[in-house]
Amino acid sequence: MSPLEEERRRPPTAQQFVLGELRRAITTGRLRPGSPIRQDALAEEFDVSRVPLREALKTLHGEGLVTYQAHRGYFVETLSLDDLREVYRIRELLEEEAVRRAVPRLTAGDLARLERAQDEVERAAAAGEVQEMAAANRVFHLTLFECAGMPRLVRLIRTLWDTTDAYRSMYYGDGGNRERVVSEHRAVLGALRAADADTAVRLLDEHRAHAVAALSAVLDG
Amino acid sequence: MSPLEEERRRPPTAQQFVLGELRRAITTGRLRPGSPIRQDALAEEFDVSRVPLREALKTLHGEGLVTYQAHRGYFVETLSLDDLREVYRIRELLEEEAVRRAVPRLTAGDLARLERAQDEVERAAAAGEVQEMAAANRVFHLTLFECAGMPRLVRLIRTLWDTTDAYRSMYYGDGGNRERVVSEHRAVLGALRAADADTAVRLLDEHRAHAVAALSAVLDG
DNA sequence: AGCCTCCAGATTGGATCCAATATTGAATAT
DNA sequence: ATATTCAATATTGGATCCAATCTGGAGGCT
Repeated sequence: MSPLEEERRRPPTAQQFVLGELRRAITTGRLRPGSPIRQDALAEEFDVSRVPLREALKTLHGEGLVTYQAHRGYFVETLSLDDLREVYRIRELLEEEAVRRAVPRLTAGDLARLERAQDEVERAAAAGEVQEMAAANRVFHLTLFECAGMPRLVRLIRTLWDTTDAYRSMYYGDGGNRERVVSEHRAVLGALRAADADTAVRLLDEHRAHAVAALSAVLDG
Repeated sequence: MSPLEEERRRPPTAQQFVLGELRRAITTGRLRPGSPIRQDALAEEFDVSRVPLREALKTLHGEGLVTYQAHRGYFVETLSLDDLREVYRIRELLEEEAVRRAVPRLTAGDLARLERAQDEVERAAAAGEVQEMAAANRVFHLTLFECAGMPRLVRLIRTLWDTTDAYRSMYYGDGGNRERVVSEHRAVLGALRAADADTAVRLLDEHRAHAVAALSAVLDG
């Protein structure tokens, strides 16, 4: 990527830029779990001052990626296998609620948007574009959740997705997983068209369960 | 140091002081929904600089009490009656999970801690100490949730409690409500001692429903 | 040795100042 | 009159400096 493109893609504020960098550093394990976050060192590394760094850390604290103790600072929070399972269990609870509320409210326009999102998922899956597929998958699910008309619920779910973003990219790196996701989404769409909330919830539970199982296998090794 | 002791301690940083003030200002409606938050004016009013104010705003953004647009600033998010109901519905989902996981794991020590917390609730209720009762009530519930062994779930629940803190204080302002809370807590304790998760969940659902109903009546007027 | 006190260095918290961006309103052209 | 441009102002974003607090170790005491 050229420096010009890099420059264009850079977020409009330093804190948002640092936020993305920190997420990557934490989820890839470059910042080790439990270790303290030295603001001076990181600020210098990212070539910003400590002010935007601290605001980014405050956001990460809200997401649970770091812990905070007054006058002692921020510490990288472990995202262990147990944590991953816990996040998915919480998602199961919240997303079931969202889907059950959304299904009876789905309009033709909503379904059309979901199908467009699914088209993009399938295109990216076929092309093997991991990042694009992760983004399209996110659009698909969140589009559905938005239809529940519960903005705070959706906010929480979105935050939970954010905390496990890097793991999902790992999942999509495998071609078999990509195919599975495509077919699972198609089944979900069928249930949604039929306004069958029970089936949609069950399919989405299985959808998540597969992801957890696959990621568990990877993280164990 | 236990997290619950941390819960009661007043953190000695300006940002957390401002955080509490902002929460009150927003939930009491002094800062009107949708209106922009002028950092200079508020910082001067609270007698701090804009730095801790901005970090507090970042926390509130994570909780959904304010929205944020880069280079345009923060705006007060409405916490309407619908929002309040939504928060309580989400709490219902998450707290049921926490209780069901916690009940079979409760030790004699856990029950003793719950009883101590309840003693403090009753003392504060009898003395009419609203703030103290809100704090003790919080300790009671979070002590129970902590026993679930799901730290991320507890974090989410804690955040949901934070967003409606000011409303709970209103609730405890009424003597009848205080008495009701005391007796409801006693019933919950009985179910917990009997390791009866179904009953505990049902009682806590009713506990929340009463609070929502009472607050709805207040907020309508 | 074990424990406390206290000092120096390290680190975070906060205040002030400057830069970057958005908004407003007046002047201009159509 | 309406739309547009552009300068003036208001507001947010960020850098630097100073203050408050924590940490770790040297020294003294029982």
